[in-house]
Amino acid sequence: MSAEKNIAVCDCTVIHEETVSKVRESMPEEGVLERSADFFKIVGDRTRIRILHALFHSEMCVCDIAVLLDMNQSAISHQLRVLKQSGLVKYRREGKIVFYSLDDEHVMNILDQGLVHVSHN
Amino acid sequence: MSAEKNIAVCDCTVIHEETVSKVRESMPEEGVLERSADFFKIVGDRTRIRILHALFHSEMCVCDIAVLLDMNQSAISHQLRVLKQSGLVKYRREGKIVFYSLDDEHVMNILDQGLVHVSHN
DNA sequence: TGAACACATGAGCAGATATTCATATGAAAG
DNA sequence: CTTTCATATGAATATCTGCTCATGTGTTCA
Repeated sequence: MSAEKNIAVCDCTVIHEETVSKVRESMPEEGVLERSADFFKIVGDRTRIRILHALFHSEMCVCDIAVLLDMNQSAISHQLRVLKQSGLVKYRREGKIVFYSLDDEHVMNILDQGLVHVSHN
Repeated sequence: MSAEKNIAVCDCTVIHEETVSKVRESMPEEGVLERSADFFKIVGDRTRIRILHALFHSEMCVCDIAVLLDMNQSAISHQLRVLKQSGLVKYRREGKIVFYSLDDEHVMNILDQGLVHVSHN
């Protein structure tokens, strides 16, 4: 019975089984939700969000970003790696210098909505 | 001099000082960026994003959410506390039962854009 | 070919965080 | 008043994560 299952999960009885099953059907796929959370997790870091906002205005080399954010080159490089693996930034090589730029313009819309959200309150 | 400062920050010379200063002026305020990152960090968790999507469809009590997400009551309660402190959910009491619901409809727009982002690749 | 420079990367560490367990709070019912 | 039930909360733990340090890679230039 579902009652047993509920007890196994939490100490209390389910009050609204209909609500639970209705909401369960309306929920997005688990895989999509997980990737969505992963995406927001990438953006939910002070260093990475600053890098993205910087690259929105101009492509930059690693050293430039390090100076801009007042952090050392290694830290920036590590975070650029994360952003690159998430498909948010790309790079082009020019001699010794590597220029990074945004790889997904749409992401800035989401970031902007984040700014709006924290601004009007 | 700025050259000294740059050496203190990273081992390399700044290649594009103009780019750096131009981007610096275009960057959003530090406080706003930090709160924005904090907001995305809240949303960037599998459990919390599932709770928010669930509450989008219906208000629910803690026990219902625990059953829906197959997690124990304590874990859900802890996360609801985080969401409440961030102003994303509110609650109303009805006897022993506490019903949680969304406190910021606009947030769902951002969450939906996250779903879109991870869906079309 | 070897020095210099921009960047990448692995290991290690310190701080943050999500969950669990045990227990407290607070309301309703008997 | 005591018990029961839904929820909250503190402590402890295990995992994750971002930074630093040292070093490796790849390119340019002398």
